[in-house]
Amino acid sequence: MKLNGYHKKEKLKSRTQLEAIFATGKSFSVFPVKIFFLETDTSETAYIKAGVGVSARHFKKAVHRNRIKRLLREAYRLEKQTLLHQLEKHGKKIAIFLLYIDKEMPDYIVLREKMKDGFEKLQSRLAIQE
RNA sequence: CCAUAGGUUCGAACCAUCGCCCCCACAGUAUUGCGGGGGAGGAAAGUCCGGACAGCAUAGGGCGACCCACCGGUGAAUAGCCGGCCCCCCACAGUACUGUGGGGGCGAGAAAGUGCCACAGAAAAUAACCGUCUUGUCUCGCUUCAGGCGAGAUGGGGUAAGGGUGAAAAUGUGAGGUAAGAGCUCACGUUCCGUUCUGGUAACAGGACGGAAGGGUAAACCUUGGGUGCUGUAAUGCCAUGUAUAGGAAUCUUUGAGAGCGGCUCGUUCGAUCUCGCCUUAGGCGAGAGGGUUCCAGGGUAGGCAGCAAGAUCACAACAGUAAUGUUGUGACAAGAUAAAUGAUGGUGUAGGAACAGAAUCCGGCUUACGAGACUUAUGGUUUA
RNA sequence: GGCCUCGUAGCUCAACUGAAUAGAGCAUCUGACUACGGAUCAGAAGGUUUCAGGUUUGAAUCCUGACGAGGUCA
Repeated sequence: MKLNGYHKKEKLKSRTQLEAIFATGKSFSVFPVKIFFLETDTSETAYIKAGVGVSARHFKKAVHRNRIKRLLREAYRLEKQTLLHQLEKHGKKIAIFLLYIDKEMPDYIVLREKMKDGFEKLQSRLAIQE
């Protein structure tokens, strides 16, 4: 599998899993982004299953929502390496959902730094639960 | 040359790195690797119209509801498009009123009927009221032989000239006519209806003859003519998963209900055997309960495939047509996702970091949003000849 | 993806169908009452009726098109 890819199998697609992550999963926010996460079965195909989302209430134009989701995916794709290694080392599998909560269009560089911070925080949260 | 408004056209390109979706081939073999190819719009938007396609419904006819409305053409079809007619507005020339250019028009019927027309005004559609003319009676005044004249009140008749308003007042101006008046008559006009002639496929335009003068409003009800089954690709079809029970109906069964396991419409192992009535030696017959199957009702599951990308398709050329458009020929195949694919970074570069904006069954229109350049039309300004 | 409803004063609503003065309550301001404030009383201000065009003598109302807000089905 490609190192920095974001393939179809890595996407969070199932409707039941999405409902589960919002109902029973935990969350924290790194300001423009709120991260939902949940440990999943070890029978899953990928170590991380990830999804992205934007509120249609804050961004009425589909072009702006697409732009934000693309930037979120790009930042996730390029910053997920250390998180993935830690998960492989501990044999855990998770599902995460990245929700954009700001009302203004994001800047890519800031978003990527925030994503890095967010994943470090996520590693510490998961390490506490061990 | 500049500015504004409308229309047509286009909706930047290239390189490197990291990535996404689909298809094809090979290896491999059920998931990846490598290679090749393709990957948002003129509006994909609004959902305002029209269709294709699918399911359901459907003897025939009528009523109702909704929609459309100058004429001809075009097209699968429309409320679209093209051309023409008529009306309105603006500008210019010219100033009786015509011509040219541009823009707009939900543009059938108001002499089928009903309703409405505030305020003002006599009156908003019956022509009533004031007025005016004429005449009868009564009263008063003047004059006087009977009588006459004038004023007022009231009754009958004629008339619709005039009546400050208003968006709109019963055909405009002039003449005749009359007791007073009036299209009552005449001349020049206006509008409409009928017949007819000419031009035009037609709407319509022009002329002749005869008649009429009926205010507006149908984006008020309505009338006339024409049209319309309903629901929508999350439609619909197939596969997989899974049918508990507490229901209803039909039918079958009572040597096999039920339970466990597995590869779960099946196989295998274990294995219970109800109640009542009649006949009666064992036992048999009938009914009920229970159980099975099918259908209805109802609950659950949220996965896959088809629909789903070759079509009223697109590009170019020729021909027909004023044009919309059509015909023929040649060439092309041009996104197909399903938490939903086109991105990020750097550089060259430009209009100086490009506006409006992201396919979701597919087409044809309409409307709205928007960037720069080019072309073109109209108006205004400046300069030169 | 389809369908429906609604935009009126700072806020909540009338007046729309059936056309001619845009009105009510709360809030705001001024005055009175009170030692002061509240309550109460009197008065005032506040509207391009979301926008544009059309029909009409006349449009919040009727027609058309935009813009915005909300709801609903699966």
